[in-house]
Amino acid sequence: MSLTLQEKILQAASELFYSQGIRATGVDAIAKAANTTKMSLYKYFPSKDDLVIAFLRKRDEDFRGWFAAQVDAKADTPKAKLLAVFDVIGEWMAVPEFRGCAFINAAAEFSLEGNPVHQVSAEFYDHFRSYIADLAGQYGSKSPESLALQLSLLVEGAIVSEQMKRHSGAAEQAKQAAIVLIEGSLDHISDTSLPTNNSQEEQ
Amino acid sequence: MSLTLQEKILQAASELFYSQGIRATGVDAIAKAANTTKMSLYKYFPSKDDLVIAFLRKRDEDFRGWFAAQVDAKADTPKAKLLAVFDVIGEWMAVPEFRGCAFINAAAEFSLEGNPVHQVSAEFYDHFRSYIADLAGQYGSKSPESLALQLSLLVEGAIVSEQMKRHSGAAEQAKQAAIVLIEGSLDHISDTSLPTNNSQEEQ
DNA sequence: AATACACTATACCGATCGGTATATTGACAT
DNA sequence: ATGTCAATATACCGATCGGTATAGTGTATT
Repeated sequence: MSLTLQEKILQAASELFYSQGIRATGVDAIAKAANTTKMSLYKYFPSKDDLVIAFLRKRDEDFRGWFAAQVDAKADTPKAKLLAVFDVIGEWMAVPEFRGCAFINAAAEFSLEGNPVHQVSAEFYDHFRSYIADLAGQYGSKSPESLALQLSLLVEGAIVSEQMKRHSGAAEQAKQAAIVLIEGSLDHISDTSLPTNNSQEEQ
Repeated sequence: MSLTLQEKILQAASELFYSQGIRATGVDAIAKAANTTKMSLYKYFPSKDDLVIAFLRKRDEDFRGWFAAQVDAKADTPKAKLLAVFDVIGEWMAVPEFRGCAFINAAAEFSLEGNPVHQVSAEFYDHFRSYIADLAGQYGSKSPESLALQLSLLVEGAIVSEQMKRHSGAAEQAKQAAIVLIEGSLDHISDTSLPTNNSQEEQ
């Protein structure tokens, strides 16, 4: 509580942008939801575009911090954390307010790659992929970047799938797939098409 | 050529909806792009919503037909077709007009699950998943539904990833992951965490 | 020649869009 | 008491939104 007026405006805007979409949300509605007026809104955010960018930047910060904390709370080892990623995603998807990924949605609404909204959204997944790649490297993946991209695809796919149809088990299936990919990505396995039969003793 | 006026309107609307987004496209712009007037547009499509639904339904039909034909042209066996899916996706992504998946984008713009636009979009991925599940069954997957959902997640993830950042290799990595999942999904492999060391001789 | 009909042209409707101008309120500092 | 400054209230701007009303044009059928 005790939020700055600027923070209250940003918070109201964020909830509306996420739940209804950016283009579908007017500045009048935002001012009303924040219990203020358009004049104050335009004092802190000179244009709707600025407000949208602020929304995405804050969401980027908040989400990444929250996500890493959730993963850390669930698992200790790199491998366990890679798997915990999918548990956290699964729990996030289960909340009734879930409307997919704000960045994917924003990039869909502002489809040109040069658009600032699109760019900020793309940065989020760069950060996310780096986070996964870091875990994959600690885990001992023979190709952390490849594994990270593959796991990111599963995460993004699960989010989109769950957005289109709730409770279709996307997160669980993503985790099952992730298990196979993670197991198969260990350093000492040289070729995915010719499995050498050893696994084990990483914790 | 020689399109009905109704078809010309739908085609113009489809291109604008896909390239710019649905909410971002006004009916005036559609009428102008189709070289006609709003009066004619509203004769064939009583509301913009009707036009949007018509766009999605036609795209559903066209895309699925085109996609299956592309896959069939690339591969003969079920396994090869499952892999060819990712080649076709990769080629589709490479065309400069690519702006992601029209259904994912539409579902993002109309986020409520009850919304007709959202529902039609969700149906597309039901159909797509069924198509993959059919191939997975023919291939001999021990769980065609699970494999189909997992591969669908990779496809959707690749599309979204490529939409956010072009030429990031999403389709190739999705295919690499798919190879591992498909190989690991054969009937005679009983437990993903304890690999039995046989593979091979399916073509 | 007359009727019918698909289509065009254009002006309009009320509502909402993003954004601004102006005047007022209220608390706090000097 | 006076000035400062954050915030409100409200009315307005031109543009665009989805959608409609009305009149006119061209062509084919009878």
